[in-house]
Amino acid sequence: MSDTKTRLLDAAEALFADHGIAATSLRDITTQAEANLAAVNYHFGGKDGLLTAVFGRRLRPVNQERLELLDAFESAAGVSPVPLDQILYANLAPPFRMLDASGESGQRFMRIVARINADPASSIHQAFLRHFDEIRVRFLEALAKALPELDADEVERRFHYSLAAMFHTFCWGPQIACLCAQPHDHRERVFTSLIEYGVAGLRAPSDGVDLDELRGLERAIKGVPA
Amino acid sequence: MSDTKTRLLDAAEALFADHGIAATSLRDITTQAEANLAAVNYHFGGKDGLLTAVFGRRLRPVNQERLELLDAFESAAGVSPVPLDQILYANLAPPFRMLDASGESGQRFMRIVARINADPASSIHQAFLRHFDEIRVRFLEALAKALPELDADEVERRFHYSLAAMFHTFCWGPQIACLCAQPHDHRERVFTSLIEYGVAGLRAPSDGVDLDELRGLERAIKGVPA
DNA sequence: GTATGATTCATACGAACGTTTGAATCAAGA
DNA sequence: TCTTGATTCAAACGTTCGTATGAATCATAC
Repeated sequence: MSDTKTRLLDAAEALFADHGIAATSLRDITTQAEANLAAVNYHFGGKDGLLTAVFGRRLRPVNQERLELLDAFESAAGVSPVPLDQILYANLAPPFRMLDASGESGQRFMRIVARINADPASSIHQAFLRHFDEIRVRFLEALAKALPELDADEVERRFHYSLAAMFHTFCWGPQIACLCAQPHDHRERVFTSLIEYGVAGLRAPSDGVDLDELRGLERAIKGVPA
Repeated sequence: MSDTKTRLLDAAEALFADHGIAATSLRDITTQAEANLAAVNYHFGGKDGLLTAVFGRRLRPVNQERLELLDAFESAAGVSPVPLDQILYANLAPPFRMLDASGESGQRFMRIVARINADPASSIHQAFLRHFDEIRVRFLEALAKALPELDADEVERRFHYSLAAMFHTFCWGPQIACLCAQPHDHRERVFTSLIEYGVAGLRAPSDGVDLDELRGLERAIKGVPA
């Protein structure tokens, strides 16, 4: 049997992912971990401390690997910009690798991350965001260099879109067949799909859509109903 | 002063959006609405009923408008597929129009939707999803017709990616400058950006990325560190 | 063996929650 | 004016929550 601390982290990870954070009580966690109720306060100082530890445990190595990958691609590219598919790969490969390594628990973890990401009012949201400070800066720099024709705001928007697709996939994957990361070859398909979609979206022509034209079309169609 | 029922809906909408659903108590809501605590149970049967009413009130007209727009574009296109930008426009214009019409409260509402969407364990998640049953089917059909070279799974994946970008934008918009829907001309930019990114992503070549090549590159770089 | 610091335990506390109740109040038709 | 049904109200209920406490237990070094 493993450490009490580890058992608590594992139980919390599973329950937070399956039932949500607010809906999971310390009693649920300690029961599943076969630990005493007070153990959470003893080891982590409280529920927030436990949650912080839950995502810190996995997020730290994943994000470090992201930065190392980006470093490697950048030094390989020299003065030229890193290709978009490599940038996205550096962002996506580490979490996917964690899915391979950690099995179901890794999958659960990604659902927690997606959950916290979508809930900016959560008490530990600030601590969560701090894990991504360096990531955001570094990846935005790389993207801006690879997409010199876009202004900074548009780069950031499109970066957020690609993050959104990733979070959405990890959050919904277990419930939506086409996004599911099981079995393994299907996971490869999803991984590839995310990069393909992201690369194409990132380098979309920035004058490709005329909103007024679409609105005019809408008015024309609706004005003359069949 | 408006109806008690309406005041409760407005207060709940604001508080759910700002502080999260689980973190908002009925006492918070009834205090802000200047109503009695028991009024929630009297009018809505409970907290879940109130939440259901909150998103039903706005989601119904928005989703109906989506379907009407798609209907219009489809009958205008005749037998040919509806262009991708029109499909995305039909999906995005109604919520953006609601932002224009309802001001800040509309913005808040979209944050609730994004919140519920990211929390599949929520008690009212089933009722929430039912609002999108018809939407999902109809838009998937239209997309599959416009993207005949893609298999059904890939179409659905990419549809989800475009939804993810939308939800992410509505959820984070108020906090991230580049995604913010204020002021109005900036909102137009975000709207356009979502369509541009989505169109490009949807029609990405499905063999544009070679995962093994990227992995090989990673190994090569890492194997020979500078 | 015993002293010591770390950990686990049963138990309790106070607060906040959603819900319920039954009386009070209001609005409107007979 | 009286009646009736809808609505509002203050108050309370039982539950569950996160946290705190102090004794019991364990591991380990002397």
